[in-house]
Amino acid sequence: MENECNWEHNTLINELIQGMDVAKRLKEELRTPYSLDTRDLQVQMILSSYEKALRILRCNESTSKSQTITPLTTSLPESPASTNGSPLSEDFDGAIQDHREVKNKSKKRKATPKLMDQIKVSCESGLEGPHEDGYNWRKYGQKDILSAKYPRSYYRCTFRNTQNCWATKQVQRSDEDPTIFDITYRGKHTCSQGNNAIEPYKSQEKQEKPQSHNNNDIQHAHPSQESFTNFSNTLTVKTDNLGNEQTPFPFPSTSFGYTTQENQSWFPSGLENDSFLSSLFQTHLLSPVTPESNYFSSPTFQMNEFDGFYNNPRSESDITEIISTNTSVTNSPIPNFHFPLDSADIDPNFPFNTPGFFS
DNA sequence: CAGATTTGACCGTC
DNA sequence: GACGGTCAAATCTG
Repeated sequence: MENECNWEHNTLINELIQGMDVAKRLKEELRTPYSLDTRDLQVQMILSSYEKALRILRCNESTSKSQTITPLTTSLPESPASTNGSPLSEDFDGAIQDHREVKNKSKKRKATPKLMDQIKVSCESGLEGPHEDGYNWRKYGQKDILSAKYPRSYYRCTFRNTQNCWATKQVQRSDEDPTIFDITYRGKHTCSQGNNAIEPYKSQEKQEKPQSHNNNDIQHAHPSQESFTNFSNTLTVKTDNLGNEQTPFPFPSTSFGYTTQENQSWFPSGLENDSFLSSLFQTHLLSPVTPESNYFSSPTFQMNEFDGFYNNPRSESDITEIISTNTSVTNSPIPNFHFPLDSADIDPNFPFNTPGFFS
């Protein structure tokens, strides 16, 4: 433990020193007609160093936090299902049953849903709708909620009928901050998307208010690598007090490069300490800016404090995920380095610094 | 024309 | 009876 702290301390210092060194070099080179690529590379190295340093600090911070904050889930009794390793599947079966009853018995309201994930998605512009989450959703209702200023929208999986997928979500614009959308996910995807099947990317733009022709869009897409990239380029995810490797959390795990295995944070170990590679790979190799990625054109995926997200057992009705999507950084030239890429995709020895690699 | 969205009505829960 | 979730006909969109 102590060695670990020392290692982190040294790494922190090294990163700061490295960042400063590169900044100095860049300063010198700004006087010479260096190529823009070289300068970009150096800028990214600087940012990478600071990013690593900050991550270390954040890691320490979250570690201390986790010792003082009681996860919400611990306050609720743990259901027997949650102890057998598949709490959601069982609940979801119940949800399916409910829905099937609805199908047979018209408009019968299902029982209080058990499978829930709640996230917050913010769009700073205030015009853009909730973010692409990798699944195809079809809106089936909208309701004015008494206690809310804005109506709540109801979505269900597009493949509900074709693949018997009963995942649903509710989107509620926050009263306090209209740029924030509270999204509640219910049920687990049993469609091919939920099984992480890679399908040809097919962009579908849907609008909450189709007539408005503004950016109040909700984008839905198959969780392909491309959509993952676009999505990953824009999200800032902040999550506290979350756990359990089984979750209806909507992002298709494999295509996002993180897994929901136990004791695994958002940062795969392979790249945990090599955000620079991640950022470079993301920025230079994985940036197929597609037409539908207008909102997603910036390599700025950031996930903070996700440690423990999947590590704490959750009760079915007490899952709170806080995700903030900051679209204001769409044009930011500064890539964030948090986003994990599957370490298996990148050879650590890959010669990124090969002259002309980025040209 | 197929599929998605809108919206009023229906229904269960509290 | 109020509220919220869902249905389904009408409408819209590509």
